[in-house]
Amino acid sequence: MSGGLSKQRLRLWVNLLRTTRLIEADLREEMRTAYRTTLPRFDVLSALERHAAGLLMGELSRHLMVSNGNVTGIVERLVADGLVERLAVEGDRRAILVRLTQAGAAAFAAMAAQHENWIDRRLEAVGRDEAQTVIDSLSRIREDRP
Amino acid sequence: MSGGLSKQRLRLWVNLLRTTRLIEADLREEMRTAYRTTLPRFDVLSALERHAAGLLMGELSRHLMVSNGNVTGIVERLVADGLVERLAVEGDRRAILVRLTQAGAAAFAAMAAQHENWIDRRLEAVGRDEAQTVIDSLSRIREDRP
DNA sequence: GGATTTTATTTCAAGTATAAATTATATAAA
DNA sequence: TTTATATAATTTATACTTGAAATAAAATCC
Repeated sequence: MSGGLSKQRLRLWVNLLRTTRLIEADLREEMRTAYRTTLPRFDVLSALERHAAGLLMGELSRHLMVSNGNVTGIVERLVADGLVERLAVEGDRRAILVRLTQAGAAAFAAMAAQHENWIDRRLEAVGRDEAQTVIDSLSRIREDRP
Repeated sequence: MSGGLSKQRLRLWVNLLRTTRLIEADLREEMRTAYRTTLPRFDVLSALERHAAGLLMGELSRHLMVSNGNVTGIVERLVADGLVERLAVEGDRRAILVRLTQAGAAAFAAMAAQHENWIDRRLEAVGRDEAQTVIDSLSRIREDRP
Protein backbone atom coordinates (compact mmCIF):
# COMPACT_ATOMS: atom_id res chain seq x y z
CA MET A 1 0.00 0.00 0.00
CA SER A 2 1.38 3.33 -1.11
CA GLY A 3 1.08 5.25 2.16
CA GLY A 4 -2.67 5.66 2.04
CA LEU A 5 -2.68 7.24 -1.39
CA SER A 6 -5.77 5.27 -2.31
CA LYS A 7 -7.55 6.72 0.73
CA GLN A 8 -6.56 10.17 -0.42
CA ARG A 9 -7.97 9.48 -3.86
CA LEU A 10 -11.16 8.22 -2.25
CA ARG A 11 -11.39 11.50 -0.35
CA LEU A 12 -10.95 13.34 -3.62
CA TRP A 13 -13.78 11.35 -5.16
CA VAL A 14 -16.10 12.03 -2.22
CA ASN A 15 -15.30 15.73 -2.48
CA LEU A 16 -15.96 15.70 -6.21
CA LEU A 17 -19.29 13.98 -5.74
CA ARG A 18 -20.48 16.18 -2.88
CA THR A 19 -19.49 19.40 -4.60
CA THR A 20 -21.11 18.46 -7.87
CA ARG A 21 -24.32 17.40 -6.13
CA LEU A 22 -24.46 20.59 -4.12
CA ILE A 23 -24.07 22.81 -7.17
CA GLU A 24 -26.49 20.69 -9.17
CA ALA A 25 -29.09 21.05 -6.43
CA ASP A 26 -28.67 24.84 -6.48
CA LEU A 27 -28.93 24.98 -10.25
CA ARG A 28 -31.96 22.73 -10.34
CA GLU A 29 -33.71 24.98 -7.83
CA GLU A 30 -32.82 28.12 -9.84
CA MET A 31 -33.95 26.55 -13.11
CA ARG A 32 -37.18 25.42 -11.55
CA THR A 33 -38.16 28.71 -9.94
CA ALA A 34 -36.82 31.09 -12.58
CA TYR A 35 -37.72 29.19 -15.76
CA ARG A 36 -40.02 26.31 -14.75
CA THR A 37 -37.63 23.89 -16.37
CA THR A 38 -35.16 21.20 -15.41
CA LEU A 39 -31.43 20.65 -15.67
CA PRO A 40 -31.66 17.75 -18.15
CA ARG A 41 -33.76 19.90 -20.47
CA PHE A 42 -31.28 22.74 -20.16
CA ASP A 43 -28.43 20.35 -20.91
CA VAL A 44 -30.09 19.18 -24.11
CA LEU A 45 -30.76 22.73 -25.28
CA SER A 46 -27.17 23.63 -24.42
CA ALA A 47 -25.72 20.79 -26.47
CA LEU A 48 -27.94 21.69 -29.42
CA GLU A 49 -27.00 25.35 -29.17
CA ARG A 50 -23.36 24.41 -29.64
CA HIS A 51 -24.30 22.50 -32.80
CA ALA A 52 -26.47 24.75 -34.89
CA ALA A 53 -26.66 22.13 -37.65
CA GLY A 54 -28.26 19.72 -35.21
CA LEU A 55 -27.22 16.43 -33.66
CA LEU A 56 -28.26 12.85 -34.15
CA MET A 57 -29.98 11.26 -31.17
CA GLY A 58 -26.94 9.08 -30.58
CA GLU A 59 -24.54 12.01 -30.71
CA LEU A 60 -26.71 13.90 -28.26
CA SER A 61 -26.73 10.92 -25.94
CA ARG A 62 -22.93 10.66 -26.08
CA HIS A 63 -22.44 14.39 -25.53
CA LEU A 64 -24.60 14.38 -22.44
CA MET A 65 -23.29 11.02 -21.23
CA VAL A 66 -26.78 9.69 -20.66
CA SER A 67 -28.45 6.64 -22.13
CA ASN A 68 -30.02 6.55 -25.54
CA GLY A 69 -33.51 5.86 -24.33
CA ASN A 70 -33.32 8.69 -21.86
CA VAL A 71 -32.66 11.25 -24.56
CA THR A 72 -35.70 10.00 -26.47
CA GLY A 73 -37.98 11.03 -23.61
CA ILE A 74 -36.44 14.42 -22.92
CA VAL A 75 -36.40 15.40 -26.59
CA GLU A 76 -40.00 14.24 -26.87
CA ARG A 77 -41.06 16.72 -24.20
CA LEU A 78 -38.96 19.50 -25.71
CA VAL A 79 -40.58 18.86 -29.09
CA ALA A 80 -44.00 19.00 -27.45
CA ASP A 81 -43.05 22.41 -26.05
CA GLY A 82 -41.87 23.64 -29.45
CA LEU A 83 -38.26 24.21 -28.38
CA VAL A 84 -36.75 21.47 -30.48
CA GLU A 85 -37.53 19.83 -33.81
CA ARG A 86 -36.77 16.45 -35.34
CA LEU A 87 -35.66 16.17 -38.96
CA ALA A 88 -35.17 13.24 -41.28
CA VAL A 89 -31.59 12.60 -42.34
CA GLU A 90 -30.80 12.52 -46.03
CA GLY A 91 -29.46 9.11 -46.95
CA ASP A 92 -30.09 7.29 -43.67
CA ARG A 93 -33.66 6.61 -42.75
CA ARG A 94 -32.74 5.21 -39.34
CA ALA A 95 -31.21 8.44 -38.12
CA ILE A 96 -32.99 11.51 -36.77
CA LEU A 97 -31.48 14.96 -36.58
CA VAL A 98 -32.48 17.06 -33.61
CA ARG A 99 -32.22 20.84 -33.76
CA LEU A 100 -33.27 23.91 -31.81
CA THR A 101 -36.28 25.78 -33.13
CA GLN A 102 -36.19 29.59 -33.12
CA ALA A 103 -38.23 29.53 -29.95
CA GLY A 104 -35.79 27.03 -28.46
CA ALA A 105 -32.77 29.14 -29.37
CA ALA A 106 -34.38 32.23 -27.86
CA ALA A 107 -35.41 30.42 -24.68
CA PHE A 108 -31.94 28.99 -24.31
CA ALA A 109 -30.18 32.30 -24.83
CA ALA A 110 -32.06 33.85 -21.93
CA MET A 111 -31.39 30.90 -19.66
CA ALA A 112 -27.73 30.54 -20.58
CA ALA A 113 -26.87 34.07 -19.49
CA GLN A 114 -28.51 33.52 -16.11
CA HIS A 115 -26.89 30.13 -15.82
CA GLU A 116 -23.46 31.67 -16.24
CA ASN A 117 -24.27 34.19 -13.52
CA TRP A 118 -25.40 31.50 -11.10
CA ILE A 119 -22.24 29.52 -11.69
CA ASP A 120 -20.12 32.62 -11.35
CA ARG A 121 -21.60 33.35 -7.95
CA ARG A 122 -21.51 29.72 -6.88
CA LEU A 123 -17.80 29.42 -7.74
CA GLU A 124 -16.86 32.84 -6.42
CA ALA A 125 -14.34 31.19 -4.12
CA VAL A 126 -12.02 30.20 -6.97
CA GLY A 127 -9.95 32.61 -9.01
CA ARG A 128 -8.65 32.22 -12.54
CA ASP A 129 -5.43 30.32 -11.85
CA GLU A 130 -6.93 28.06 -9.23
CA ALA A 131 -9.78 27.23 -11.59
CA GLN A 132 -7.26 26.35 -14.29
CA THR A 133 -5.34 24.10 -11.92
CA VAL A 134 -8.47 22.14 -11.04
CA ILE A 135 -9.55 21.98 -14.68
CA ASP A 136 -6.16 20.51 -15.57
CA SER A 137 -6.41 17.84 -12.88
CA LEU A 138 -9.93 16.90 -13.91
CA SER A 139 -8.97 16.78 -17.57
CA ARG A 140 -6.10 14.45 -16.79
CA ILE A 141 -8.41 12.20 -14.82
CA ARG A 142 -10.86 11.98 -17.71
CA GLU A 143 -8.18 11.33 -20.28
CA ASP A 144 -6.55 8.60 -18.20
CA ARG A 145 -8.53 5.61 -19.40
CA PRO A 146 -8.66 4.34 -22.96
CA MET B 1 -16.86 41.89 -16.63
CA SER B 2 -13.72 40.65 -14.93
CA GLY B 3 -11.75 39.50 -17.97
CA GLY B 4 -13.83 36.42 -18.66
CA LEU B 5 -13.44 35.03 -15.18
CA SER B 6 -17.05 33.94 -15.20
CA LYS B 7 -16.38 32.00 -18.40
CA GLN B 8 -13.46 30.32 -16.71
CA ARG B 9 -15.66 29.36 -13.76
CA LEU B 10 -18.23 28.01 -16.20
CA ARG B 11 -15.49 25.86 -17.76
CA LEU B 12 -14.60 24.63 -14.29
CA TRP B 13 -18.22 23.67 -13.67
CA VAL B 14 -18.49 21.82 -16.97
CA ASN B 15 -15.30 19.94 -16.15
CA LEU B 16 -16.58 19.08 -12.70
CA LEU B 17 -19.85 17.78 -14.09
CA ARG B 18 -18.31 15.76 -16.91
CA THR B 19 -15.68 14.17 -14.69
CA THR B 20 -18.17 13.24 -11.99
CA ARG B 21 -20.57 11.74 -14.52
CA LEU B 22 -17.81 9.75 -16.17
CA ILE B 23 -16.61 8.24 -12.91
CA GLU B 24 -20.16 7.62 -11.75
CA ALA B 25 -20.89 5.74 -14.96
CA ASP B 26 -17.82 3.55 -14.41
CA LEU B 27 -18.75 2.87 -10.81
CA ARG B 28 -22.35 2.08 -11.67
CA GLU B 29 -21.18 -0.45 -14.24
CA GLU B 30 -18.78 -2.07 -11.75
CA MET B 31 -21.43 -2.20 -9.03
CA ARG B 32 -23.92 -3.70 -11.42
CA THR B 33 -21.71 -6.43 -12.83
CA ALA B 34 -19.73 -7.28 -9.70
CA TYR B 35 -22.46 -7.02 -7.07
CA ARG B 36 -25.79 -6.71 -8.89
CA THR B 37 -26.49 -3.50 -7.06
CA THR B 38 -26.70 0.22 -7.70
CA LEU B 39 -24.80 3.31 -6.64
CA PRO B 40 -27.66 4.82 -4.60
CA ARG B 41 -27.96 1.59 -2.62
CA PHE B 42 -24.21 1.56 -2.03
CA ASP B 43 -24.36 5.18 -0.89
CA VAL B 44 -27.02 4.39 1.69
CA LEU B 45 -25.08 1.42 3.04
CA SER B 46 -21.95 3.57 3.16
CA ALA B 47 -23.63 6.31 5.18
CA LEU B 48 -25.04 3.74 7.61
CA GLU B 49 -21.68 2.04 7.99
CA ARG B 50 -20.19 5.30 9.20
CA HIS B 51 -22.94 5.51 11.82
CA ALA B 52 -23.14 2.19 13.58
CA ALA B 53 -25.87 3.46 15.91
CA GLY B 54 -28.07 4.14 12.93
CA LEU B 55 -29.48 7.27 11.32
CA LEU B 56 -32.90 8.84 11.18
CA MET B 57 -34.45 8.96 7.73
CA GLY B 58 -34.01 12.73 7.68
CA GLU B 59 -30.35 12.53 8.68
CA LEU B 60 -29.76 9.94 5.99
CA SER B 61 -31.44 12.16 3.43
CA ARG B 62 -29.27 15.14 4.42
CA HIS B 63 -26.07 13.09 4.41
CA LEU B 64 -26.73 11.85 0.89
CA MET B 65 -28.07 15.18 -0.30
CA VAL B 66 -31.13 13.57 -1.82
CA SER B 67 -34.79 14.18 -1.14
CA ASN B 68 -36.65 12.67 1.75
CA GLY B 69 -39.06 10.69 -0.34
CA ASN B 70 -36.22 9.25 -2.34
CA VAL B 71 -34.58 7.70 0.70
CA THR B 72 -37.86 6.04 1.66
CA GLY B 73 -37.86 3.99 -1.53
CA ILE B 74 -34.22 2.96 -1.46
CA VAL B 75 -34.36 1.94 2.20
CA GLU B 76 -37.54 0.01 1.50
CA ARG B 77 -35.75 -2.12 -1.07
CA LEU B 78 -32.73 -2.59 1.18
CA VAL B 79 -35.02 -3.73 3.99
CA ALA B 80 -36.68 -6.18 1.63
CA ASP B 81 -33.23 -7.58 0.86
CA GLY B 82 -32.39 -7.88 4.55
CA LEU B 83 -29.43 -5.49 4.43
CA VAL B 84 -31.01 -2.75 6.52
CA GLU B 85 -33.51 -2.62 9.39
CA ARG B 86 -35.90 0.02 10.68
CA LEU B 87 -36.26 0.62 14.41
CA ALA B 88 -38.69 2.67 16.44
CA VAL B 89 -37.15 5.60 18.26
CA GLU B 90 -37.64 5.77 22.02
CA GLY B 91 -39.55 8.94 22.85
CA ASP B 92 -40.44 10.08 19.33
CA ARG B 93 -43.00 8.02 17.49
CA ARG B 94 -42.61 10.04 14.29
CA ALA B 95 -38.96 9.15 13.82
CA ILE B 96 -37.49 5.95 12.41
CA LEU B 97 -33.97 4.78 12.97
CA VAL B 98 -32.32 2.98 10.09
CA ARG B 99 -29.40 0.66 10.69
CA LEU B 100 -27.32 -1.95 8.89
CA THR B 101 -28.14 -5.56 9.64
CA GLN B 102 -25.26 -8.02 10.08
CA ALA B 103 -25.84 -9.15 6.54
CA GLY B 104 -25.81 -5.53 5.40
CA ALA B 105 -22.56 -4.79 7.21
CA ALA B 106 -20.92 -7.86 5.71
CA ALA B 107 -22.16 -7.08 2.21
CA PHE B 108 -20.96 -3.52 2.49
CA ALA B 109 -17.51 -4.46 3.78
CA ALA B 110 -16.86 -6.56 0.70
CA MET B 111 -18.11 -3.86 -1.65
CA ALA B 112 -16.28 -1.01 0.04
CA ALA B 113 -12.85 -2.58 -0.42
CA GLN B 114 -13.50 -3.07 -4.13
CA HIS B 115 -14.94 0.41 -4.40
CA GLU B 116 -11.74 1.90 -3.04
CA ASN B 117 -9.75 -0.08 -5.58
CA TRP B 118 -11.90 1.10 -8.47
CA ILE B 119 -11.51 4.71 -7.38
CA ASP B 120 -7.80 4.27 -6.89
CA ARG B 121 -7.40 3.04 -10.45
CA ARG B 122 -9.79 5.62 -11.84
CA LEU B 123 -7.89 8.49 -10.20
CA GLU B 124 -4.45 7.07 -10.91
CA ALA B 125 -3.55 10.28 -12.72
CA VAL B 126 -3.50 12.36 -9.53
CA GLY B 127 -0.88 12.09 -6.83
CA ARG B 128 -1.17 12.95 -3.17
CA ASP B 129 -0.39 16.67 -3.30
CA GLU B 130 -2.42 17.30 -6.40
CA ALA B 131 -5.36 15.50 -4.85
CA GLN B 132 -5.07 17.68 -1.76
CA THR B 133 -4.98 20.83 -3.85
CA VAL B 134 -8.19 19.88 -5.63
CA ILE B 135 -9.84 18.81 -2.37
CA ASP B 136 -9.00 22.21 -0.88
CA SER B 137 -10.52 24.06 -3.82
CA LEU B 138 -13.67 21.97 -3.73
CA SER B 139 -14.01 22.38 0.01
CA ARG B 140 -13.77 26.12 -0.31
CA ILE B 141 -16.44 26.11 -3.00
CA ARG B 142 -18.79 24.12 -0.77
CA GLU B 143 -18.19 26.27 2.27
CA ASP B 144 -18.70 29.50 0.34
CA ARG B 145 -22.45 29.87 0.70
CA PRO B 146 -24.31 29.94 4.02
C1' DG C 1 -55.45 22.48 28.43
C1' DG C 2 -56.33 23.27 23.77
C1' DA C 3 -55.05 25.55 19.46
C1' DT C 4 -51.27 26.37 16.47
C1' DT C 5 -47.05 25.48 14.47
C1' DT C 6 -43.17 22.74 13.60
C1' DT C 7 -40.94 18.39 12.64
C1' DA C 8 -40.42 13.48 10.72
C1' DT C 9 -41.79 10.69 7.44
C1' DT C 10 -44.59 8.79 3.63
C1' DT C 11 -47.28 9.14 -0.50
C1' DC C 12 -47.98 10.76 -5.06
C1' DA C 13 -47.36 12.39 -9.83
C1' DA C 14 -44.18 13.52 -13.16
C1' DG C 15 -39.75 13.37 -14.89
C1' DT C 16 -35.11 11.26 -15.35
C1' DA C 17 -32.18 7.16 -15.74
C1' DT C 18 -30.50 2.62 -16.97
C1' DA C 19 -30.17 -1.94 -19.34
C1' DA C 20 -32.24 -5.07 -22.26
C1' DA C 21 -35.24 -6.12 -26.03
C1' DT C 22 -37.13 -4.64 -30.35
C1' DT C 23 -37.72 -2.39 -34.85
C1' DA C 24 -36.00 -0.61 -38.85
C1' DT C 25 -32.44 0.36 -41.86
C1' DA C 26 -27.75 0.07 -43.66
C1' DT C 27 -23.53 -2.36 -44.88
C1' DA C 28 -20.70 -6.38 -45.81
C1' DA C 29 -19.93 -10.96 -47.18
C1' DA C 30 -20.95 -15.12 -49.60
C1' DT D 1 -28.72 -11.57 -54.72
C1' DT D 2 -29.26 -13.64 -50.21
C1' DT D 3 -27.59 -13.81 -45.76
C1' DA D 4 -25.33 -12.03 -41.90
C1' DT D 5 -23.88 -8.42 -39.12
C1' DA D 6 -23.81 -3.77 -37.52
C1' DT D 7 -25.96 0.65 -36.49
C1' DA D 8 -29.77 4.25 -35.05
C1' DA D 9 -33.38 4.86 -32.52
C1' DT D 10 -37.40 3.41 -29.73
C1' DT D 11 -39.80 0.63 -26.40
C1' DT D 12 -40.13 -1.75 -22.13
C1' DA D 13 -39.45 -2.77 -17.35
C1' DT D 14 -37.60 -1.19 -13.33
C1' DA D 15 -35.27 1.97 -10.37
C1' DC D 16 -34.12 6.57 -8.95
C1' DT D 17 -35.33 11.45 -8.20
C1' DT D 18 -37.73 15.48 -7.16
C1' DG D 19 -41.27 18.75 -5.19
C1' DA D 20 -45.59 19.00 -3.24
C1' DA D 21 -49.26 17.25 -0.55
C1' DA D 22 -50.75 14.29 3.12
C1' DT D 23 -50.19 12.13 7.84
C1' DA D 24 -48.96 11.87 12.16
C1' DA D 25 -46.70 13.14 16.25
C1' DA D 26 -44.20 16.55 18.97
C1' DA D 27 -43.30 21.23 20.60
C1' DT D 28 -44.81 25.84 21.41
C1' DC D 29 -47.97 29.32 22.48
C1' DC D 30 -51.76 31.56 25.05
